[in-house]
Amino acid sequence: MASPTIRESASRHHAYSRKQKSLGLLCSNFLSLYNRDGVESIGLDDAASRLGVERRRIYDIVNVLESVGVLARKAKNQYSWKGFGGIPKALEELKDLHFFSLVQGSDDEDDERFSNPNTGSQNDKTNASSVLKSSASSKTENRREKSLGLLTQNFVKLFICSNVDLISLDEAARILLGDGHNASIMRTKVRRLYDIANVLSSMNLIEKTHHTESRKPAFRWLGMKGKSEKGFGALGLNEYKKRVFGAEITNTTFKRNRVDSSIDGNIDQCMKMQSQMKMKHESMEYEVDGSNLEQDSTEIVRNYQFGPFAPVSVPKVVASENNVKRVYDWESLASTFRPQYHNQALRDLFAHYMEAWKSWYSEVAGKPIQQIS
DNA sequence: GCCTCCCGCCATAAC
DNA sequence: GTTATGGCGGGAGGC
Repeated sequence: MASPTIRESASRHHAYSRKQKSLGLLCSNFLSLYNRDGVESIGLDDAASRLGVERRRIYDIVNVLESVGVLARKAKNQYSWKGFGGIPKALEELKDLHFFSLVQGSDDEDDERFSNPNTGSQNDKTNASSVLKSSASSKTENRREKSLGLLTQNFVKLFICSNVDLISLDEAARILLGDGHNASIMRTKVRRLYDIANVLSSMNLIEKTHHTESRKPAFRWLGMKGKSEKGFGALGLNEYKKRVFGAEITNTTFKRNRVDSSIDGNIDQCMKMQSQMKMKHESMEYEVDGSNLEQDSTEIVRNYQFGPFAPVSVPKVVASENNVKRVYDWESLASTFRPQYHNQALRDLFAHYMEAWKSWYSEVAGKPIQQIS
């Protein structure tokens, strides 16, 4: 498919440097160009010509940036610049919408809304209202479900909605796709994750590292740690050298014919469990100490921190010695909400969830779960 | 030899 | 019809 002629000729005549053409570097340059005061609108043609690349590459970058709230699509060819300050809101909305959808109802609609948080909408063609009309064709749906933006959001959710510290791209692909996909599908998904990881790395939202034991390449979520609104991204070459690319990958898709709806399904299952546990938790609090309810989930969401598995939706209730009736039956809670995962990756993720919940709750309660119960 | 990921074809959506 | 968008996977750079 790729035209060997161009590449061959380039490498034959001059030093063709792959690194100089990388998506991550391009993203850094893009951010250097636009991450400054006074920038409000970005034209794709303008960006492409100023960066000296074809439009196709700009689409890759803006799709990722849009999905994390840095850009918002205004019109054909036009994006508005939100900046890094848009990221927290975008991530909050990811979680917020998910919680909303859990309360409101149908999974299918949930996923639609969830897939299109108001981060500027994936595209005008797939904004929330149009999606909710459920009039989109299955082809449109199919295409959207495979979009780079949606995949970016799901990849980010792996970090912010669980306590996984490191994840390799093949692990991510496996979780997002579920088991039972052939090597080709996995490979394609991994390719896309490489693209996404490169962009997110150049923004310093994630960093490449290695699993301590296996030494396999993996990514760690950095989020907003120590970053000011303009304090990251546009890293420059030195910093850029440190960027990392993902680990193994194994993900692919059938050729334009299959709906891999399992992506959202798997992640959402985890998130729903979190939300359900939150509600269960709240109801327990209600039973015991109604005063704690003053802190509603909206406020909690506002207090969101970008660390792994920050239980954003859970009231910051500190255990009181007087709350003797409080039930800390985590095992039964877990069994109540334990999803029926069919692959090991999801089971592992679930286990991570449970441990993180226990650990977090012990922390706020001031004593280990075992002692409390 | 395998991991990484650039590149551009071409299907689809938007106009 | 034309143009904009972006999924996709071949295959080459890089280690």
